[in-house]
Amino acid sequence: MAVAERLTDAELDAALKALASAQRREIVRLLASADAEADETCCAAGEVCACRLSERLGLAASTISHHMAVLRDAGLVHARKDGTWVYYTLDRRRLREVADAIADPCGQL
Amino acid sequence: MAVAERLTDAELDAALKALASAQRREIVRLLASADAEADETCCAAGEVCACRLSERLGLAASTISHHMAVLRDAGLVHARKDGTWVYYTLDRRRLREVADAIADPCGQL
DNA sequence: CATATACTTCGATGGTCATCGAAGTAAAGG
DNA sequence: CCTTTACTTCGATGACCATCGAAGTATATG
Repeated sequence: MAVAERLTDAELDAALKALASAQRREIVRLLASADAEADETCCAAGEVCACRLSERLGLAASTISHHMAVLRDAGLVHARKDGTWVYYTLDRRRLREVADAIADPCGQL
Repeated sequence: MAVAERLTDAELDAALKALASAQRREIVRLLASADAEADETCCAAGEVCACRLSERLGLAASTISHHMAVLRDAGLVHARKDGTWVYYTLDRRRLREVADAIADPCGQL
């Protein structure tokens, strides 16, 4: 395994707080499954637009916007703006760094 | 890698909520480092008693008791009672299952 | 320009959480 | 038995969080 980046304690804290929510984990799951195939209607492979997340989770657009800001601030997702749309992608490397920190608490957790 | 146990969504939720706290992560870290060597004063290898945690974190005994209940309910630690003392140990397997769930969001997260 | 769409920011509300001290339980020892 | 020690449970308090609708911003388009 390659040498992984070490997360700071603040980064780890933000990531775990972000993932400690069923709604945000559902968002991460949607982004992860979008990774495999392009969305037939609007998105490139690995990308999901905010309106689709809103529709899938049954939450108000403003609520989704809040959740995406939390995930973005935690470095777990990245946003790309194109016109009026915003497309989100999962940062799998960051996700793995968080997993590594949990599996090896002495080193990092 | 051996086939890991799959966590239920509720188990994962409890574990991530438990780890989304700097105080509880500090507790996990202390348990993990106790794993290596026996505590010179009172504890067997891998075990830490509640009073020591209280002292290390500077929190009231009742607060530690609360945090340990959260970690125990999440399956991340186990308690062994001996007389008036309670000794805690880390469940590294559960910790790894949580890490695996994060690293592979499609499968589990 | 006027309007529509996609998203963000703001303010309010209700819910959950961390913490404490006080009171309760339980085990060990004089 | 009474006391001490270690821990848990309870009730209160203040802090933070999720959610909404309303208002704001920005971009595309008639």
